[in-house]
Amino acid sequence: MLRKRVTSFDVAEKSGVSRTTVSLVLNNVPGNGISDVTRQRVLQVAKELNYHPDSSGRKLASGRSNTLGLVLRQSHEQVFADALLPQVLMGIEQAAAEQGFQVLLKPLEPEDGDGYKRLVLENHVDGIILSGPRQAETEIIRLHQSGLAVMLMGQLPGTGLPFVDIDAVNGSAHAVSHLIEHGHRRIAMITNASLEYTSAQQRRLGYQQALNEAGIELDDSLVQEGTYTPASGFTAMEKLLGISPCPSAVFVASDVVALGAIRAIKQAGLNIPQDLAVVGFDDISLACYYDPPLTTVHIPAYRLGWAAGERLVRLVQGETLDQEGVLLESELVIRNSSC
Amino acid sequence: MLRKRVTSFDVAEKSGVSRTTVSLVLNNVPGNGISDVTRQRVLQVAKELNYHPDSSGRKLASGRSNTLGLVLRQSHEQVFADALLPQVLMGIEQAAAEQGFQVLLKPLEPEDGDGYKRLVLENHVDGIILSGPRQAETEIIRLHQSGLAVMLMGQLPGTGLPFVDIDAVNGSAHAVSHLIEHGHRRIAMITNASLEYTSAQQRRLGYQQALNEAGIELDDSLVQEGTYTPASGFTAMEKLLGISPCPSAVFVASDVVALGAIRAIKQAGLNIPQDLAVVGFDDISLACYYDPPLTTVHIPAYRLGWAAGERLVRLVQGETLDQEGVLLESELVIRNSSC
DNA sequence: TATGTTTACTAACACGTGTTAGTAAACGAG
DNA sequence: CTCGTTTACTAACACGTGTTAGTAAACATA
Repeated sequence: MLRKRVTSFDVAEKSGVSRTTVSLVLNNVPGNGISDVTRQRVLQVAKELNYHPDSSGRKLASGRSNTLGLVLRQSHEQVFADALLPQVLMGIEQAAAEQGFQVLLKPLEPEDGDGYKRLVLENHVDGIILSGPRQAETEIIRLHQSGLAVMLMGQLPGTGLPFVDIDAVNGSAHAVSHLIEHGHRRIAMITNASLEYTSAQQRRLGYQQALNEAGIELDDSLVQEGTYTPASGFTAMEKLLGISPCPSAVFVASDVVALGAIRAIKQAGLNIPQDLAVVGFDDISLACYYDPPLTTVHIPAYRLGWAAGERLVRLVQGETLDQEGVLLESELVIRNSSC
Repeated sequence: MLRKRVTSFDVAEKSGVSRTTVSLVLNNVPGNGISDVTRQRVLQVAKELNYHPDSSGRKLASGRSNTLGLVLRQSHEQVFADALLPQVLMGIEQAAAEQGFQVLLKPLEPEDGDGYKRLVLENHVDGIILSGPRQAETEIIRLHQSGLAVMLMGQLPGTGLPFVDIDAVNGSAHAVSHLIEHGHRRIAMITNASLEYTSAQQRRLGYQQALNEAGIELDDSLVQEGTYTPASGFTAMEKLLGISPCPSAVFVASDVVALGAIRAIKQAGLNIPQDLAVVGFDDISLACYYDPPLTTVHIPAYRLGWAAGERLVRLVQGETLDQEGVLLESELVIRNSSC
């Protein structure tokens, strides 16, 4: 049997003060003149009794749950394939924990439109991190407008929602520029996901920008859609290899997808990077152990999660953020697959 | 501004009944004779007002938070490298959600001994899933004895704690037997983690059993310790390659670690599997895209998480489980790296 | 000494729910 | 008509906290 709960009343009684005083002391409320003697006594007794305030009582009284909801908007398939999710998770949790916040996990199938409304309506969380927003995310906008603290991981341009993201446009542009610098002109691309996801759009946009800048015309047939998985990379690459003239390089907007593409390239009897250069995106921890080691765009996944958590906590605490969104820089890591 | 909360009082007023009745109707409490007319009216009004009971009020009154705590006991490094974590997470969450439970995430650095006590003391969770228990896990035993619902992912033999795990011993044994069947006698092993973790011990035990069964003497110098990362697999394999006579096969108890080992083997100019056969463990989604595709032991990560969640929920609800623990079967997937 | 002011507290309410014990009305049996 | 029983509800308490308004004593000021 669990021992009876120790309440603030117990602490008050044993300290010989009122429950109010106990609350004031333990929450360090300034302005109320509590004498040092009493303060120390209360703290002492609280420690002795191993008192821990009950979260529900606290939440009920204060209206704050000190909990963030992490809503994963990606399909389950995509979550399974997300090699960086652990880093992101840890980042969020650490940032939250630093301010005494908990993290509640809520994965949602895409079709489950407003499945996270319950989190808010039943008051489980003070704020929501929405990871992987898609184009038509109307509910979150409404929640934001009605005053809920919201933080996007990813972007929803034009909505004015606070966000944290990586600078995927520039990251992709660098990757493609790198290929151009090495003499490639016919550069294919495989997306990381359906273009319904903003992250896929951005990476494509960077690809386009780099080509533009170099005066290379965009050839739509060279852009194939991947869907998170190596398998999708494999089939996408097969299609690209069927095109003639064959591209001399391919930018795959996801390392995981790239692994499938590499398989297809090898299977066609081509050498990387001599016959076909490959650049990935994400820099998952396995990327430098690929064969050949993969040139890719490193993204600071832990810091991304951390920033999302930290900024959301500040919103919940009533601060206003200096800037609407934060873009973390990505960095091209050159290994052997591209030169 | 957020609209004022809709409370059960509002529903009661508008329905022309008492708050008690509202509660009885919405919670489907049997035995209290609520007329069908009233029942329908209350349900109707509740829907109209978009009433959602406040979780803290509910928790305070009922003593139940309907929340499970997921405590990750692994080091952050290890979590980062855990390619199956997403599957496990999703499994837990789905099982929990089916019974209306939430999942709270709590990663802990190993040195942070009782960091999860707060979850319990402050009553955030009704039960705890402890992932990656290590040998000296005294606090969780005390919590279990004091009546808290606890579920291990992994095992702590001899403690009597409920658990869910994969049958790693048999899985490893199969993997090694497979190598023996293909004529290998000198088989090395690289562990997935420090032997402080029970999961590492089990995999090693399976290796040992398979050798025993085949009458092959265990050579301790052929067992090297890996630590979750490809890098550790690389150095471990380098050591093994320095031994003469060189082993003809290696069982790496983690696919991620195996990727590093493969790198070392290739770098030494050896061919897989002709010169050296490799079998991994985990069957991460990338394994079949390794070069060569990796023979490995598949573990049902999603189902593992699901089982943990489902069984813990049942414990929380006061059921007693038919068996202390559940071992999910793993399955050898034969690809090209071993034959 | 009368009058503010500061110090050190506390009584009482509010938060939103679940649940036990009890009641008034309707009903049926004798 | 009286008495027990069922029906359909409700009043009131409990859960554990944060916080506002208020008080009594000590102290300083004129």
